[in-house]
Amino acid sequence: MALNQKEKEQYWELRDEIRHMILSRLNDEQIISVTAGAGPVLCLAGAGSGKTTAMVYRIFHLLVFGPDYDPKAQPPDSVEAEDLDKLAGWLALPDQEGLSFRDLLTLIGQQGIPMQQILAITFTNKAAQEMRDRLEKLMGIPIQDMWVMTFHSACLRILKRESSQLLDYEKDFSIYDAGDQEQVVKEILRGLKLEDKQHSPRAYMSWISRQKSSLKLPAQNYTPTGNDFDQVAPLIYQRYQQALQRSNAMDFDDLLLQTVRLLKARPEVLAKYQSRFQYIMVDEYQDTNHIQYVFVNLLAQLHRNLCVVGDDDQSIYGFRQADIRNILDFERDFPGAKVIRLEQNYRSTSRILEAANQLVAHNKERKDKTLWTRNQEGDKLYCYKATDDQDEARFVYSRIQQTLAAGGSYGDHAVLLRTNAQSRVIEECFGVYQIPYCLIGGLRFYERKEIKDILAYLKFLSNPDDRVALRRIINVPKRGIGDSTVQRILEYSLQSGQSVYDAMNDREGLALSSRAEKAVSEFLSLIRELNERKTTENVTSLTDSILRRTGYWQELQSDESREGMDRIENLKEFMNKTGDYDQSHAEGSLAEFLGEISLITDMDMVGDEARHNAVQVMTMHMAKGLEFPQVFIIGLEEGIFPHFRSLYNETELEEERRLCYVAMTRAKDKLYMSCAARRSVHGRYQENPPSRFLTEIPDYLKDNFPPKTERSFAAEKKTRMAGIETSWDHWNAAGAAAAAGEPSSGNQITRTDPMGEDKKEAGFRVGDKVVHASWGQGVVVSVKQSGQGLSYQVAFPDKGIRDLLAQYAPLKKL
DNA sequence: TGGCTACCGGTTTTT
DNA sequence: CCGGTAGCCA
Repeated sequence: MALNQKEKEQYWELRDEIRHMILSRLNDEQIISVTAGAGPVLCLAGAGSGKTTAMVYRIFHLLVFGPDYDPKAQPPDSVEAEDLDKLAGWLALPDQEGLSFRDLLTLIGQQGIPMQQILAITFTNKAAQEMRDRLEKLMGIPIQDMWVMTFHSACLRILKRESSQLLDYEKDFSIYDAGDQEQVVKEILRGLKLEDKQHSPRAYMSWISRQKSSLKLPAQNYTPTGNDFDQVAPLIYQRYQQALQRSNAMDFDDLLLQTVRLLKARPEVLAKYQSRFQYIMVDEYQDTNHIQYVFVNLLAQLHRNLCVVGDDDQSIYGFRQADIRNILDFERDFPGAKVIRLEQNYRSTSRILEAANQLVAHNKERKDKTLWTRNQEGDKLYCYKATDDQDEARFVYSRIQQTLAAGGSYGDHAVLLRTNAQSRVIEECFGVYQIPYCLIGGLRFYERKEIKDILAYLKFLSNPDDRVALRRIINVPKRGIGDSTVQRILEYSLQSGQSVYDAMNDREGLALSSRAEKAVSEFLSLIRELNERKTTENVTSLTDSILRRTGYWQELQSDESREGMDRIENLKEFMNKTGDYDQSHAEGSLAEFLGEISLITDMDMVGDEARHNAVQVMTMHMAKGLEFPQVFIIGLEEGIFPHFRSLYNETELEEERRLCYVAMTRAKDKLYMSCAARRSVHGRYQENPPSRFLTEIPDYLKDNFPPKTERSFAAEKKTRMAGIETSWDHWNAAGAAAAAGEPSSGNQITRTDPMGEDKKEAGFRVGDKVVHASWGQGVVVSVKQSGQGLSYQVAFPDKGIRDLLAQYAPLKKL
């Protein structure tokens, strides 16, 4: 029954009120960007100005009300009189109590943009995840149909969907990470007899990366005239790209480069994505490099509904060829763009904000901008000058303990580092004191040896051209195929133009010694068997077959060392992941699984809950876009931060300063900044003066940390020591009290952890201290139901958070 | 071919 | 401090 006129008017009023109520959560500038509708939009958003909020609401508004809200638009036909009560109910209780987003969509969403026509791009997986979380929370429904992802994931998805049309590549291509790339470059250097200090593989890798990110393809038939880096580099690039193509492999830069090439070469493919993505949003636009710029511009050309968000003060990826002109020239590239400035900061206390503003004002290359806040003044910055890096770590620990005692939770804290290597001391310290922490970034999940091994098997089964994978597995576990034999196979495959797999099959051509030939043919029959299994088995059982049939499993099981046990655990963890994959992808394929996993880091797999129950440790680069009540920035010393590579280069120094600005503006309530007089770097002690960034912040905004803390810390430490079995001898030297002290006051983690109260799943609960057969003591930080049954996320000293399955994991309560 | 020792050198930041 | 590897011997 359609609505009568009176009901219609009621409906219009209700709809308008709902929209109004949603928008009332935003400030005027945010509302302008949220409702800007069609056409190009440039949003210059300062730190903490609610730009993610603006983007999330912009998407939400597009989905529900469409780009061009018409208060008198006809209600959808399906709306009936009693639905008016539902809408009124939603107004009274907007937090999805009475009405889901889906209901809202059917009731008023007729003019909305369909989810699949939206593309939102971020820089890191973490930022993409954050945006997804917020969208899902706001809407109350999963958003699988929307592309919210990094540049690299978006490109990978396009390449996989268009795999029949690729230029220079076949469909099941591999993805090479930095390690794989290095292998390739090394092999090329070996071939050119250029293996010495003058020619570091990494330097060539970054040169090649620079070429690719400015869309430059390798020269054909290039001949160097000398041995200088500049002369050789183009040749290396040419051979490198050939090698990758022969292996049917792409590196990370290729994901973008090959996508752009594809879009340019195949107008019908470009047209498809151009028309699909009606609305495109790009976060952190100041950090796009040339090729990312081209990618976005290609896609946005048709509808021109491109909304970019960024802040020139937060440009920190210059080293990756981020080009700040992309954002500065946006208005030129998209004439008629609406320009919106978000300058009110909602995140930080006014002192934190002022300190950050004062710091970044030392940069010359910037647009002047006035970021302001109505937030409270808050505390001054806590500055601590530690005697050494361990003392600095203990400072962090003792401050965390203090907030915990005051009712805070671990997840409120973030420790921000300049380099990943700085995490070691923090991890050791947190391990000793049983602080659950979450190391974000660091190793990519599959960078552990045993994971790389099993992945290399999978890659080779998926892509018989993959030379790097073959090299890795051909003699692992040992099966008597030595280096010279491997060399022969690789060379012969080049000579004869066959895939490495076919080359191995070509006995006559290879002409190996009889012993080597026997070993190779045994390996081949193994591969053949696994290849057959590939067609019938899912990823998990294929992985299991590989581990059993190669003897890898057996070899590890006979290894009694701690390392061996770790590896077994890691492999089990890996099989959890494959299990999850198999369960959620009924039609999944090995190649798809490999693609998915290669862009994922460790932390993308840790549950939300786990993250919130642990101190977050990460580099400042990873922290961009995130916020925390309490932030520690450590290592503020000349040579560490600013990093020594940038000390004598004004441009790079300014980038370091922006990085510091980014780090400081992550803090909501409290900001701690510390330096150490002495720090161990590569096993040697280094003494660096405090960072200029500390002195650039005026004194009236800083408090030097009271020296009495050291003493109170000693007392505190005394009460905590007992009951902790982890080795902490090396901490003792610098520390105060001896181990003899009364037992710690019970289970302080359960006591202070608010989550511990209501989590009562079978076995363990959040906050329980547990012992793992091979990893020792840890703390349960979350419990969840996974594809494989109940699983625990447990924080271990030195290991960070691991996913463990309740039914298999050798866990005991402490 | 494989295992061992003794050196050397590297060391930003991300996908 | 760590990992990679050159060089040696079984």
